Amino acid sequence: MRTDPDRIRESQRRRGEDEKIVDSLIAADQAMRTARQHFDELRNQQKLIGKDIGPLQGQLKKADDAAKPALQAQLDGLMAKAQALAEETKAAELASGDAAAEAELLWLQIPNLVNLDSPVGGEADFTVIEHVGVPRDFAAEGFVPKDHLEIGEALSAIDVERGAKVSGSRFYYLTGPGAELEFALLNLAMDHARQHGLIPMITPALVLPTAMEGTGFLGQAAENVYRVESDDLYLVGTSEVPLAAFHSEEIIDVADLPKRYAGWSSCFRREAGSYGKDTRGIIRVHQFDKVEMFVFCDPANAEAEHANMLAWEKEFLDALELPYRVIDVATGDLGSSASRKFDIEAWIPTQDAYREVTSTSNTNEFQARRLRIRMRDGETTKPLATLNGTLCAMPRVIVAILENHQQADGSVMIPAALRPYMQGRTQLS
RNA sequence: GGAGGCGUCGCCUAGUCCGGUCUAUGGCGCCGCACUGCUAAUGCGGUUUGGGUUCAUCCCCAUCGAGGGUUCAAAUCCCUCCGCCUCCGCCA
Repeated sequence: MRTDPDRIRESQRRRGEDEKIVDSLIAADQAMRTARQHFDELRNQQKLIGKDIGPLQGQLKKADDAAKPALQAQLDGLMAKAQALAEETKAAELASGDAAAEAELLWLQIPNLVNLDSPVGGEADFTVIEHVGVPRDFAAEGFVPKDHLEIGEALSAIDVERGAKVSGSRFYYLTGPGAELEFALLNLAMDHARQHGLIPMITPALVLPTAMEGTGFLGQAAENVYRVESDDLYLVGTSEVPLAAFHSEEIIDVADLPKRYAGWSSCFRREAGSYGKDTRGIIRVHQFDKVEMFVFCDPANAEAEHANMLAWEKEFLDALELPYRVIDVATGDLGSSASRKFDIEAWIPTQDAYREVTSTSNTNEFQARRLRIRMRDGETTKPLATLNGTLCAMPRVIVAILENHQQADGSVMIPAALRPYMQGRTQLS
């Protein structure tokens, strides 16, 4: 901000967001520094006077009667000066605090700087990086594919009606084979994570406001966050939040980086503003479970770590034998914390479309600054970089498996990689 | 939920009763230097974090769990909150 404000303006422009806020921020920062200096100066004076008062009182106590009036007068003078200064200092302290709060408020409103390689534009302006696998030709196989809900209900794997009865729309039960599928996916995902050196974690699903704010979810995404008002806690929409906040307020030696985790938690999303979208089945739901990868690293290595996570996501989907494409998400669709984001979209036959199943973001120092996570590099400390990536979001992966691996007789082939986690079974029927 | 104890700059710790010489004591660890065949030991110096200022050094401000208050002045007094420990109760 101080050395290269145009870089922020450029980022705002690419995101399609307000540029003028940068000028407001610079002004607020300058005002904060001026107020701070004023306060510092007054406080210094105050301390210098205070330092004389103590000893003088001591002298006064020990002095003989002849000397007392002079000392008393001197003391009164100092006290009067100190009293006047105290008032001025208190006012300056308040002004300094207000100015800092104002600058902070603006600072929190500015999303992360976009990576200049991200395609510019809105939700539809992503670029496709690659296609992997080939969607099945059901016509050639001689049958019309059923959608995941029809298959899931026939297999007694998914129950959305009772989900709605008990909890409302966008809730569901995974029953029998559906639940087994989730447990198998969880174990497969965690084995993958462990093989790549990620530390398995089970995280809290309720977090304090600081964790939510620090990860950038109370900005434009705030309407999708559940809040437990009576305790001032938030339900996380992803374990990215508790994983990021895990090291908040900490200073990590650069030699101990990178730190890589795989967190398992339930995720809660209000899905406000998506009424009428994906209302059938379990593509878009209020509660689901997810294995999320999270990395803390030196900013110099952030892009390499990002590539790692994308590779691990692909590897997982490859193991599930799902066709997918990888996209480079456009600037307008990054969310406030990401500077670059790659989504993987799996082929969903009955929608004749690719749908998001994973998302990996490089958030650089954005979350680390807000959560005060630093690294010690020799003499200096500075913010580190954080990155996150989905390893396995249960409902959507289950949808992809049911639809892509369905057979004409209504059964579903279990991908070979998953069989060891399902007692060796080869199909659900 | 009840009662009691506690929270000090990496770790341990002094200071809190009774406000000012606290510029927060000492030990351990760590870093640098000196001495030294090497290591060890010893000696000397340094070692919280954030901010302001500066080419840089210096210097200044804040920071003793957090936030308020009293005061010329708060680690120290008052209030609220948070966390940890012990015991009791309840509980998957």
